[in-house]
Amino acid sequence: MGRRNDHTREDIHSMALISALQIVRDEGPEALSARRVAGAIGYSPGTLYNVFENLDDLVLQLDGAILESLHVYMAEASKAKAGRERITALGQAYVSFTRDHRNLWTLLFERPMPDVGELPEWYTQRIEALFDLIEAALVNLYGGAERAGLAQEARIMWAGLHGICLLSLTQRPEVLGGHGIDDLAGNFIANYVAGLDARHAAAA
Amino acid sequence: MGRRNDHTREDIHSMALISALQIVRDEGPEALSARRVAGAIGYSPGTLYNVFENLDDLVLQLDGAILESLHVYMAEASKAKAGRERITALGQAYVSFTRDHRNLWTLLFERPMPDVGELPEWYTQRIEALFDLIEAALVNLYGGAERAGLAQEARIMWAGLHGICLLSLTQRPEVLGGHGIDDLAGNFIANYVAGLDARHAAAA
DNA sequence: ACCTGAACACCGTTCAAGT
DNA sequence: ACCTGAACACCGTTCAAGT
Repeated sequence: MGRRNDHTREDIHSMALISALQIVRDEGPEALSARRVAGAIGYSPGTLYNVFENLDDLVLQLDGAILESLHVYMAEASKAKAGRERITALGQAYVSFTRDHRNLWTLLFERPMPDVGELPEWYTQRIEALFDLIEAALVNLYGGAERAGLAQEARIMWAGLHGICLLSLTQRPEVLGGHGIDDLAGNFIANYVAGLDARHAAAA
Repeated sequence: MGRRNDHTREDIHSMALISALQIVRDEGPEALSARRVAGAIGYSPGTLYNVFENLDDLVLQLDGAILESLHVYMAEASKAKAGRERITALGQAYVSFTRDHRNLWTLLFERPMPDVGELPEWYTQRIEALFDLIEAALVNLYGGAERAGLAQEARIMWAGLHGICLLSLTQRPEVLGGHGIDDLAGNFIANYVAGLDARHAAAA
């Protein structure tokens, strides 16, 4: 056997990511395997290791693409709004994304992170871009004077939303008091923002 | 080959759980396998399937035990306190648990939930027992008049704490604005409670 | 230089065969 | 009745061999 050379490295790279995305979307993260992806693009398993360091690397690239979709989705849903409406819209958009793309979102957070070394910077930046959407909405609401504090609070809001979505994914509805995920997320945002208001008023 | 009968079913059941707990604690969730556990207790893999439905079942039992430890830990840390202090103590206890028993906590939430069927009721009840700790603290703070609302808010607080711990586990510190997990959790609880205060004052 | 496919060291799970 | 261990159908990953 040997070289075929009918696809470039870049071709194989993107074909693999596209096939992997389809597999995860249609069958869930547990259906993803190096052998499946290789088969789907018509190459042997070994070829994948020519283009990716290993399966974790492939998943990381895939996660990066999903994070970008999420960013586009959230930015789109909130761009025409301001103040409280903007923050609420961001929260709703995140919740919608987790509902409409459950398998992709699950891949993003269910899979154990590669333990060797830290996440690459390009990846970390995509996470930060999501935080920045919320941070910008908080700055829009409260002004930029205390930006440092708002950066931390944006991360807390993101984490809170994330926790709520996770809980809704894994628990039966009764456990959540019979309320839907939208209620929980809406209540969280309203209450947390009310807390910020109170502190803001006290500081002024 | 054949029967040895030197341990009862119950013996094997608990020996397996104890060995599994040690493996996870010392080497992390990814080191757990049916073959490892079987070997550690001196039985063949097949024997495990005599006592557990499958590996997911074993993990579920283990998760149940970990949830119970967490409950004891949180209840202990908060029992002598009241009002705001109680809630803050609960949050700190959760954060401490995730830090001191990282591998156990990771097993609890990183592992994909068994997709076939829902979680058994005894398991769901242990989750609810954790929520109840926070709910009781909120009732202690605001009184029982609007208990229904507080039930929902207890779940939101739990989810928020959980999201913050998850984020701190997977992200490098700079991404979190350089603040430690304790800061984030403390800020979250303070702000969320401030929001509850504001709404409470408005309703009164 | 690129690609294959067999090989290695693992999995979870089942089940005929043994005591 | 209980337990074994081989077997089945999978994994991720490596690498000598082929073009």
